Amino acid sequence: MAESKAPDSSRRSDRSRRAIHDAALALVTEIGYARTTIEGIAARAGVGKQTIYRWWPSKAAVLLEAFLDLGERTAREAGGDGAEQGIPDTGDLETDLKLVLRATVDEMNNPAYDLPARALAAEGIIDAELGAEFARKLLEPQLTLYVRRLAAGQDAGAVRRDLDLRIALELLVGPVAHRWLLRTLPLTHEYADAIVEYALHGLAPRN
Amino acid sequence: MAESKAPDSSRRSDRSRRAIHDAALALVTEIGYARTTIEGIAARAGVGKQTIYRWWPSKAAVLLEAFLDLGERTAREAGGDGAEQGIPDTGDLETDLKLVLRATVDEMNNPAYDLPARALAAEGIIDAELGAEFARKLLEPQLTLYVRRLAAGQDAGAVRRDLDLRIALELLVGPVAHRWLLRTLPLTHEYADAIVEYALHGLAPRN
Amino acid sequence: MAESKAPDSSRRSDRSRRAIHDAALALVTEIGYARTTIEGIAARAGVGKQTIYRWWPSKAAVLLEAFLDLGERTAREAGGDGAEQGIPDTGDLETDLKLVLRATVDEMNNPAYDLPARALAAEGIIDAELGAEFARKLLEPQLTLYVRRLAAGQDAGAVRRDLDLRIALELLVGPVAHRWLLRTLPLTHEYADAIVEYALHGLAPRN
Amino acid sequence: MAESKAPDSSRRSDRSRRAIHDAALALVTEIGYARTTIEGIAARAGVGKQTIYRWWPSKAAVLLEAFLDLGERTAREAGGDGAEQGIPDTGDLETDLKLVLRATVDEMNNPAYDLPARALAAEGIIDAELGAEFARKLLEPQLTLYVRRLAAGQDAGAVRRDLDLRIALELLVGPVAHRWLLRTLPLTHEYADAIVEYALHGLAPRN
DNA sequence: AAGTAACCGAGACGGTACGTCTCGTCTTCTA
DNA sequence: TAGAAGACGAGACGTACCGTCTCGGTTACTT
Repeated sequence: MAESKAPDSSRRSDRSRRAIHDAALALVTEIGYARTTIEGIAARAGVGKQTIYRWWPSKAAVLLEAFLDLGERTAREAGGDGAEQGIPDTGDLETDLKLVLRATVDEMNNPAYDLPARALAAEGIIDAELGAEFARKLLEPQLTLYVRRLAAGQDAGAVRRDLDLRIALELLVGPVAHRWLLRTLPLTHEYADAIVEYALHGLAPRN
Repeated sequence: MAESKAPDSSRRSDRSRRAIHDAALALVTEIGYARTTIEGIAARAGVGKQTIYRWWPSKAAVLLEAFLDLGERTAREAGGDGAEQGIPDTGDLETDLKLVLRATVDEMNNPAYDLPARALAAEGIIDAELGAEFARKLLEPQLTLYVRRLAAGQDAGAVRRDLDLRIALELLVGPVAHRWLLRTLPLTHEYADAIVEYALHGLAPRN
Repeated sequence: MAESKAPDSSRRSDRSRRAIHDAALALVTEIGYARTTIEGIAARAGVGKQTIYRWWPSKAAVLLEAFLDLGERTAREAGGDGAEQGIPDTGDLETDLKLVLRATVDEMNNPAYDLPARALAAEGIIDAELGAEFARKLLEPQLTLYVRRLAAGQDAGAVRRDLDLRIALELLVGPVAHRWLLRTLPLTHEYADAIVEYALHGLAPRN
Repeated sequence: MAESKAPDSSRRSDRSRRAIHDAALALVTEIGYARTTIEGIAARAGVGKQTIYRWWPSKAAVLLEAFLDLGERTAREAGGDGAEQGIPDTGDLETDLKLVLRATVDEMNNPAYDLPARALAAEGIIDAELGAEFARKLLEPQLTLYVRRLAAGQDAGAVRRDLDLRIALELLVGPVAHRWLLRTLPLTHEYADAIVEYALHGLAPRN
């Protein structure tokens, strides 16, 4: 078996963990992911390199955790009382979807979110293992919210009953991700609106 | 002024260029993009490092060219007589789109295509400059074919006239790219078919 | 004034001290002084690192103490009744000196003595402070015995009266140490004998 | 066999080699051998670390070469016309030996010589391989000069014919090395003189 | 046919960062 | 409160590549 010994996480320094998170995010936004090094993170955080290597397997893993932590902190501040974070249900599916897709577009246009997210997406595209973790921890929770809202739409008669909602949601999210990641054309609110309309009503004319 | 001198491309060795292409593709598929180094490519190609640095600005640029070259070679073999490569037009838009999307899915499931393409996509996601080149040389030519076929669809009455076809196409391509890059669920022919159907007819019921 | 606190030596664990001695000597003979680390000694002794840092200032200091302790234990076993350890005086100076020099040669050829002693000598050569301690605790007691025996030789008419005995003894000990430390040629009984003879009677012919 | 490939010494940079020599000697005299690191030498010499690791197996090897080079340069300056460097032969053995031993004492009291020499001696005492190299390149050439001068002394009737000169020389050199390395008492010209006198005429009275 | 330019394979160079190891300090828990 | 355990900030280790450079050797154009 020869486990090369696991560190005792109960003795872990919270101070260091947070400093490492902050340093990682700051460096990625300031100088970019490629030029961000583990040595640089350690130096910026005022921490020994070994403290990073002890708790994380890679630069990407550090950034992923830091990014998740940032997301939680942001959500806590926004949600205020810790309210349930989800897609609103006003009864009007089209409006609700446009709202969340516009919010997503705004996030993608905010460097503090965009840069780390791109870096993680890119790394996950190459490294299947990290990709799986990225999907599990970041993507799936988001996508589940879409499934839930679309299911409510089915109950309200706004969505066809014979649809696979896991596929349906990708009609909304896929195009936005495509423009975000591949930068073919600008990501705007108008684009978000168009995607919702096209997806809901289809490309073929209604006979 | 100090132009740092441009090499004379008329005296360039084709033999070396090809060997570098082959080495780059082979290494990326064998050991992955991250562990592929310029030194490694040079060694594998039996070439001096300077020969790579003379003609390409980066590892990614080498791979991009190698990948484009591979695509051309493959197309030439497939196309046989050098026929125009595009989306077929049998008059049935749904069938034609399913055909090409299934073909795309097959490519994504072929490691010889998947691995270099992922690497280039990932690099382009982080590096905007390379991303632009990637989009221009690889993506746009493909997407233009979709626009063309959809326009024909409009003429045939199979596609609504009020659509922005640049956006419409992303309803088809975006979801497939999403599954490919983020590996949320498997990319299958059934999935390709479903995307075409959902996109053409929309998620909302036809009352 | 802030003495950085002295540990209370009355509460010191004898068990740990001895375990540390043993571990230090064992590691030095097994893997060599350079690759012996304080962490390694602590682990081998089943002791916390701080227990070493609390009581000793350096790796060399640990080894010096361990080595002195070893010497005492060995002497106690050899001497049996705790008799005075010194150079014998049979009346025949040459024979007596050959005896002790041969014994010294034997020690130098015994790895359990040679390896730690070399390490300490080497460290003392570079670090003057440790060198002084090494000389005071290990060397001087030995050299004093020579002075005493040579003085007896003077009384017996076997040694010139006008000699500085501190220098005289170095004629005997210096060459042996030279061969031991610098490994120019093998250290043998014959060599020890020759040194005694040459030193006593000189290199120049007796006219 | 799998030699892991030897670098091409014909392409070696003399500039770097010299800069490394100088940096090594400077650091050893300024901050001591123990605190001199390969990284420090590289930085001081304005050289990449790999350039050191490419050509030398260890810190000690760098210093040994630097020290030998220093010796040659010094000798070339002193010798002027590149004359044979050796022990003078005025016909008076005692005077000649005192002269060279005094010169040796002077060297040992000169930090620029003393510090690197101590470091090399110490390292060689622990590491047999380096010790052998140290002896071969530095010690033996010196000792050979003594053998030669003593042999001339035999011819002149100043040295007994039945002596092993390799042993005889150690009666002169051993005591000086002893005081130098172990720092028991100060190394002075008077001491050098005494050693020559005692060694030549012996400790026992001439009856 | 000789001269000359520049590309080529090769690899040494000054560097940066890697991931590991050990240092000496500090903190926590146990006896 | 000494001691076992081990996390911590620090920094050197030896390795791997980076991108630049210099070195013959070999083409392929001049003259």
